[in-house]
Amino acid sequence: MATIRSHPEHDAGPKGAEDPRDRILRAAGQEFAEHGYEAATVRDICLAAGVNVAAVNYYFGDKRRLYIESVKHAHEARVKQVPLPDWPPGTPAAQRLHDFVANMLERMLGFSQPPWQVRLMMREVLHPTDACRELVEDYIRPHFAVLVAILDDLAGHTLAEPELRRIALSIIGQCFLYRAAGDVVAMLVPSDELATLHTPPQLADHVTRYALAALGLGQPLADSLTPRSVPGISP
Amino acid sequence: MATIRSHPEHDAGPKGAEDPRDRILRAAGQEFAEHGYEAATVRDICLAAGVNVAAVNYYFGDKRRLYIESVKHAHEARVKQVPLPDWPPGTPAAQRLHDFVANMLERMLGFSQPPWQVRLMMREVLHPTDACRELVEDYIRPHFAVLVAILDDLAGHTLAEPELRRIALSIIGQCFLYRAAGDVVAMLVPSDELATLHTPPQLADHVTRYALAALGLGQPLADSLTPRSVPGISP
DNA sequence: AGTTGATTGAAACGCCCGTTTGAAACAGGG
DNA sequence: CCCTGTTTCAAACGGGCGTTTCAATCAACT
Repeated sequence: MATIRSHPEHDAGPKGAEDPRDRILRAAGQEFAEHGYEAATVRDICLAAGVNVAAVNYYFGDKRRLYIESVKHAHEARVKQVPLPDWPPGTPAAQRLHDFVANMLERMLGFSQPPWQVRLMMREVLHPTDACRELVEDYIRPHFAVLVAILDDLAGHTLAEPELRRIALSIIGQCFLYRAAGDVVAMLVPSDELATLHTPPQLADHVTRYALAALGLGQPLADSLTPRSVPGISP
Repeated sequence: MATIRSHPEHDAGPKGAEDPRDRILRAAGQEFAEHGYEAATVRDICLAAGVNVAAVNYYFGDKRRLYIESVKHAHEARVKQVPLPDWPPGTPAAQRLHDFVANMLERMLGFSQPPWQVRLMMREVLHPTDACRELVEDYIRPHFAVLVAILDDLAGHTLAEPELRRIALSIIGQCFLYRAAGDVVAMLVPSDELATLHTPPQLADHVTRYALAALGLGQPLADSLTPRSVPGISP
């Protein structure tokens, strides 16, 4: 009773896509990403995967365990798809920052291949469940560390770690907004402007320039009337 | 049949809190905020409100309309609770920016009174439903316009509207991250650092300084070795 | 007191959910 | 060929959901 088949005997069959287990996993990921855990139904998942409803119980035990497995599955697939850039030694920190931001935006907004996997992971970030801690440790924290290191180089090692972390979060927040609240952003910005200025490459430029200017490197975004001093009332 | 009582005859009874309609509205807001639309149940809402299950149908028609009404209700209450600062004419733009950011963080992270209302509205932002457009037009867009105006003043009216909007979104994104992905932030940052540096006032300072520095006003965050030029490899 | 219309209450309806069942279909080795 | 263990299937189970019903209760006016 309740002996779940994790992988019968042949871990990687000759035609992996034919494995019912994988089909269920992929279908589940899409359904969970689209509707969330509660609203997604086992019946719809099995319909999409082309298997009987009993299959999810046979292979995974129950809905909850299927969910956790599908999150892990999506996470692993995503890491393989969009790896961090591998900079040759000596790459300027400013360029590494730009690459990092462009990479993060590409991964979040999925311009090249817009997959359900990111949406599924985003759900975990917004409303953490059991699968979240693993996600943070394996996936998010290493990326965060890379960004902090870049900023440390940029600042010439003059800033303390907490300050670096705050700046890193500021950068991540700017990208995160477009992913999580993209619909609202689209309502606030004229649609033509959205199509030209709020694309991943344009955003990468903007976020990078913003950060460099804030750090005192590169051009300030505005060469105002009273530079380098807090403006009072204009005379 | 199906004649919904919007407000029988006495719009504002002597003891408003006793009105079953208001009790349902408040209970529904909390349940929806906590569990989301799908997972929240009419039975639980009525239990919390101390009314019969039939009451929601009597007063609102069905669950969907109750949800929309509760979002509007929360939205209106929130606007009254935390209004935008009313600056006397001549207030420096830098201070207005700081006040605006502090106000937004206060409203989002709810340090003073942490209510369910923000969580409910946040759900709408992340996964828009029918109630979202109204929320944007009545609540978000005016705030956005104020921020853009402040930035316009700060930049000495040298920047175009699209650029101002991008900077505004950058500022909002930084605040938004802490609200929407606060759990993950808490995993990435040491807990003592979180308690001291990532509070609303501290964050307001940081975001404001970041923005001012980026605009070329105020001190850069880092006085690096090679200020005002893109750094290459450190010698 | 009697009548009327607005509210409340307990119970039920029909539906869809996750899960289980038990037998049929399949594969491979004797 | 039968036996054996794995995988699939249609059907059903129990439960919780949103919603409806209809009688009981209440408040106010005649």
